[in-house]
Amino acid sequence: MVAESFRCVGHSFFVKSLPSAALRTANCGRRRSFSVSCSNEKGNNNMGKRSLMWFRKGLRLHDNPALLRSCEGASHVYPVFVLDPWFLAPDPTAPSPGSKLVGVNRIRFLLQSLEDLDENLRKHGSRLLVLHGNPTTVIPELLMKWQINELCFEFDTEPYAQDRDADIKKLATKYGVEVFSPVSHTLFNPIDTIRKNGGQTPLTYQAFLKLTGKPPLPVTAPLQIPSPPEDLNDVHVVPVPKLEDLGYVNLDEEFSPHPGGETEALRRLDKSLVNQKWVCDFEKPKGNPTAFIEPATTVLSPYLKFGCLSCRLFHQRLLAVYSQNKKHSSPPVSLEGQLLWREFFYTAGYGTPNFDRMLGNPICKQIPWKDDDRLLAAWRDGQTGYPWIDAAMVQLRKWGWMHHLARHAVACFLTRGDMFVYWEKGRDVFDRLLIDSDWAINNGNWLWLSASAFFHQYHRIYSPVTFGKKYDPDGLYVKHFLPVLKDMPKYYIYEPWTAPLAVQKKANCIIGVDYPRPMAVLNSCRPLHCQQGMPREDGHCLFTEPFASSTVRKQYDAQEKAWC
DNA sequence: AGGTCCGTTGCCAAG
DNA sequence: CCTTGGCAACGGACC
Repeated sequence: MVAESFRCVGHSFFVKSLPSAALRTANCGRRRSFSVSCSNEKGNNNMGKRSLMWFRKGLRLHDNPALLRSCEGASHVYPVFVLDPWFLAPDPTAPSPGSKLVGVNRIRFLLQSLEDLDENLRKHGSRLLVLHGNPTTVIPELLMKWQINELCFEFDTEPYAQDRDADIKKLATKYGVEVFSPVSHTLFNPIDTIRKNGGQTPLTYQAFLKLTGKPPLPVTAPLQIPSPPEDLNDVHVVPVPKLEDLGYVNLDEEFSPHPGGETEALRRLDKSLVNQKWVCDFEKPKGNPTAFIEPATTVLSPYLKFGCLSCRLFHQRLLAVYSQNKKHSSPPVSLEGQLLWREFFYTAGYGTPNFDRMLGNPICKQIPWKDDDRLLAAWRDGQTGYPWIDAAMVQLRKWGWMHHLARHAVACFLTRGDMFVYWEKGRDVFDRLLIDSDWAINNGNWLWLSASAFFHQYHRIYSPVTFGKKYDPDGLYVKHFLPVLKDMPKYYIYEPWTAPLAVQKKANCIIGVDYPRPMAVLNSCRPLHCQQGMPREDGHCLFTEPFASSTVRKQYDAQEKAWC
């Protein structure tokens, strides 16, 4: 029975993923003899268990209960990461470098994290075993090939992961492999939280807070990690690849300044917490979205996303800082509050059917959004003609990161604020480009910003002109990410179409030639004081010219005289 | 049950 | 420079 299933799965694995290995194995006839001797009975070699530690997220040694368990009483631990071409293969037709689903910045972040994980494993006498392929095929193959007794991986609540893991768990159980899959990506298990709430998914932050107690403490890192054996039984393992190895060549884009890895995550955590006053005063809504040399937040999100940093360690370290200070901010705005927002969206995402769609999503307002690829492309490519919006979108493409409030501004602009395009389209762009892209949090925030769920104050619109200006009146952020506007006087930087032609010429930036005119948009929900154009019968309002308030206009007129 | 409260992060103008 | 009030296509939780 075991031999049968091995043969069957083995065939597809070798033929589809590793043809050379398949040939080798077939030629020397080892597959047959191996399958006969294959057994998953413990003690088949008079030693401890053979554990496969499957890394997906949770790319760390600290606070990693799955890794810890795999090491307990093991003779060999096989630390594995499977690089799936579905996510990683270059897509030359994509609008920016990367695969169909993942931008090059996040791929790079992942590879750096794997490299760091490998280094940290090597410090413990082990190493990371990297394979290419579809994990649903590869992992069961490895279980058989290496006669694994125990499969350990971190519990993952995303729908894609739930399906994948259910399949693998089923096969593992069939093979007699014990599966250990602890919760360590989140502070709480969403299943427990929902059960605590009588089976109802909490849909407000406050309701969620009432359900949370003290999160579990981090577990210790393993003191020693039993190494995998030298002989990997013909399994083709590769070193952690570089971007070029995956087919990403001739990249001249500006790269994300945030490198991946557990080591960097812990360094950044220390750096973020060293200023206790900053930690205790932290209030997210007061942050400056245009600060980019020194961001206004911790930028720990990508490390949490990949699990380079444990949220439980972060939480514990935060509480330690709070306990040493009389006064500190509180949820929802505090740093602890940010971690709990993450938990909130994980819980809502787990408990809501079709959380990532409008249709079939019971908490999502059904809105007749526009399916306009021209608007979407202009937004995605930073070509809307609104410098604040475009600069943020360029930062997203180049760095894979932008401040939370910049995300709000551009998400509002694409959906209810200006373009009235499907939030799912914007979600896809974020999901591909953000280095901290996280299924539950990303979808939750797009539901929020499009006023589809959680939040419903339609008339609260971020102005594409004044919101950025409030934080950065000189336009340094805009000028950095949109160098075409670098010589535009600051008085026109947020509304360059209002600059007189003489000014545009002097700045080497003719609006409509060097930088686009602001897009005419269909708008259904801009507050009255911002509206221009003729309201239509369906309540939408067609914009042909952007708006500018009268006081802003007067200010420009005055500055224009002074400047020319 | 329907009224009231209130919700992580708006904008503008007036004082 | 603040803060404040008005705006009003909101809706879930709670009493």
